[in-house]
Amino acid sequence: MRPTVNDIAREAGVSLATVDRVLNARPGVRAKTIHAVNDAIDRLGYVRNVAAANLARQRVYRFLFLLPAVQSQFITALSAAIADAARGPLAEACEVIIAHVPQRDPYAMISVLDAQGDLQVDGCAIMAHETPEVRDLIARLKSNGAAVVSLITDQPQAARDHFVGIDNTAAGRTAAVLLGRFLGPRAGKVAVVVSSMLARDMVDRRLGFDEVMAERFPHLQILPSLEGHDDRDLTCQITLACLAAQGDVVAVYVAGAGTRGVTEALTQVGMAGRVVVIAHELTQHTRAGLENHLIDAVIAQDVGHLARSALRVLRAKADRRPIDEGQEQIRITVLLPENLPPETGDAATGPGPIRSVSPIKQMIEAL
Amino acid sequence: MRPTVNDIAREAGVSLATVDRVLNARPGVRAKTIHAVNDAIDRLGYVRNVAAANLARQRVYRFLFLLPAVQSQFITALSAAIADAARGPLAEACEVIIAHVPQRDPYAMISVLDAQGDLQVDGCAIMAHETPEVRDLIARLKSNGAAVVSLITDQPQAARDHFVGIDNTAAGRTAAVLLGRFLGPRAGKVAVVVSSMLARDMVDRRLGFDEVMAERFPHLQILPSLEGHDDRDLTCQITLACLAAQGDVVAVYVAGAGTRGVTEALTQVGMAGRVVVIAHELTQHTRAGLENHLIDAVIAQDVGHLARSALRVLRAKADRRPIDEGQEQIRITVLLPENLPPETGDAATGPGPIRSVSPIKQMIEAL
DNA sequence: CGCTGAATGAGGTACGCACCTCAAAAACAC
DNA sequence: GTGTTTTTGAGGTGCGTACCTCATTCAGCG
Repeated sequence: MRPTVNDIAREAGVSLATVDRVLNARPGVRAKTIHAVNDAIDRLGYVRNVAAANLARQRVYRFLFLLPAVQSQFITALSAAIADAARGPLAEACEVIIAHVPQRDPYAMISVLDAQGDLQVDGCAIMAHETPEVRDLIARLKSNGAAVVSLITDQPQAARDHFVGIDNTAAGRTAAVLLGRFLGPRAGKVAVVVSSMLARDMVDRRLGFDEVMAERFPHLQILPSLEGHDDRDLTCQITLACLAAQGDVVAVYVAGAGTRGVTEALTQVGMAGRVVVIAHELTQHTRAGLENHLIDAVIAQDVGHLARSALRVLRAKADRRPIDEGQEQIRITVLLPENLPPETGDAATGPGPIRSVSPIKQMIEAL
Repeated sequence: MRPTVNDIAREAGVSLATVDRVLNARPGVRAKTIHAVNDAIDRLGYVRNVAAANLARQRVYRFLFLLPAVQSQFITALSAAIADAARGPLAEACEVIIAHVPQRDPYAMISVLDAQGDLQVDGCAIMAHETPEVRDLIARLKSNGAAVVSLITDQPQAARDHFVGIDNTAAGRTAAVLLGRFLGPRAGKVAVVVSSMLARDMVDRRLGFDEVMAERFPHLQILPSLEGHDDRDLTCQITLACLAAQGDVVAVYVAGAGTRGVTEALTQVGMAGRVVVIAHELTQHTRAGLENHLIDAVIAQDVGHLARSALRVLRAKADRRPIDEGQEQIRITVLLPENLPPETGDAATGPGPIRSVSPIKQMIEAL
């Protein structure tokens, strides 16, 4: 049987109240006594029964998810995955709020937080560009005692507690190998399309991509990044412009959203299927692209994993518990036409209209 | 706030004791009353607080993991991952027993189960070849009320509740695409090395592999499977024999354990690095193989995910709760020299000596 | 030495549920 | 109707922890 607080009290020769004070870091205990209690804890190998603790504590954690208000199947799927996870056992005693905030407006995010009033949040997951405003926001959250994780795209300069997302450098490297090896001996130019170079994940993917291309495929010339800003039409236009300006594009790496814009452009100039295309994220569109051989490979991250990981990490940080690094390592999946999982129907279906005006809040009651 | 048993009692117009009888399927309640209580449950959307229930019940789940007693880094890593998960929060109130049983001895497994005496297990995860003995064992476990999941390699003919593992057909297909595309236009023969065709995962991988090879790479001739039986020397020998007999082997797909035997054979005949090699599972050896470019790609499954998934599923089945299909979908990772994760040091290190004599039992006390 | 504030002990209540007992009520059989 | 069985109610206890109050003890101080 696992030792209980009572065992600790007996072992340490103190009362239950003192053990409780030590365990919950309450004041009014001499350093010497704290030490004695901790010794007893170590000796008996006591671990707090989290279930009983939460039962007694009746605590509800308030977690806020800040996502960009972007018209994208991926964000829609992510949003759904978070809502899903918020209904699962991981969100026991958690209230999860999902807010979509406009990307360009640096103050939208702040107003969302203000709208939460003094109902402090216990944790916040932020997916946003790396800007000074976001950095300040994170600092403010931290100083209010909230746990903060960056989601999908990191905020390495900010004081976030953790990054929930894939290793984007590795993803870029993977894209490079696949692209290079799929091309074989064929030489030419490679276009790279990103969302925005303000996004850390884009920067990292590009870095990883360039590294491997330089090392292993020097016969390919990598063009400067095209920034599509998550806009389909804009992405299509700049891709067309690039294809027109550059003579000999043999491959495209779509590191960010806007795959539709790219395939549209390729189709328009009759190059679809004739150049190697590597894209990111499994959506209705990339799935179709793989099936029609417009896209050669997709590097995907599982939104379900991301959502659950964010929740687990926020929860652990809020409890000041360590996290299981192994479990929180989000893996990437290489999808090819030949290994596409069957369509599940629930995730990323529909064109993904975001039901938000400006900052809206969706309350998802934890069941 | 979530409704409690008291709310149900009030809503249904019965006493707490009656609600309790209904909830825990105790006898002595009229069908009509049961119906009334269930109605109230539905109306209020009551869900049992499992944590509180287990706390009150003082229940400990006994889960048994049956793994093959095979000298393999993968099995060692898997074993460690299970032990690890058994120490984590997922194994709250769980006692996990890991037993390594000899693969060829059909009765070893039964004797392990008998050794558990009448200390019934609540669930069992089995990794074993698909034999009549295993099928019978699963049936026996099921009839004793235990939840049963097949691990890594499925038992589709048996009455297992769930399969915890990757989609091996998709894995085989992925291997085929990578192998085919990495070879480019080069024609020749492709050797396939498996552990044993008694293992369902091997059969599935082979099927998926053959499908894609036939569809997309008809210029490559696929040789019959070589069965290495998880033995390094044997695998080396049969690979050498195959290379000698066949003139023009341009690639090898190592679908099962024994990658070391294969690379040894290739090195001996001076073909290492000159043929495309696709292998499975990230171990010390395959990692080195990737780094030295003896292996072109590794298709890996995360043992941590497998262990946690098995635990979650066993737990859910024991509680007769539904499982989150999305979460239990084990993904495969495509590893290339360029995207190898940094060595963690804890998993799959050392040559992996199994400390078991014949069926041994490792008790891992759930903390 | 006594005083004071800090440290500690004793004990209680609550969380949501399982499981128990005993008595009361209802349903049923004859 | 009586007797018998079945169903139900009321109430309690405990699981391991959090958090509260109030009394008591202790250490440090002048």
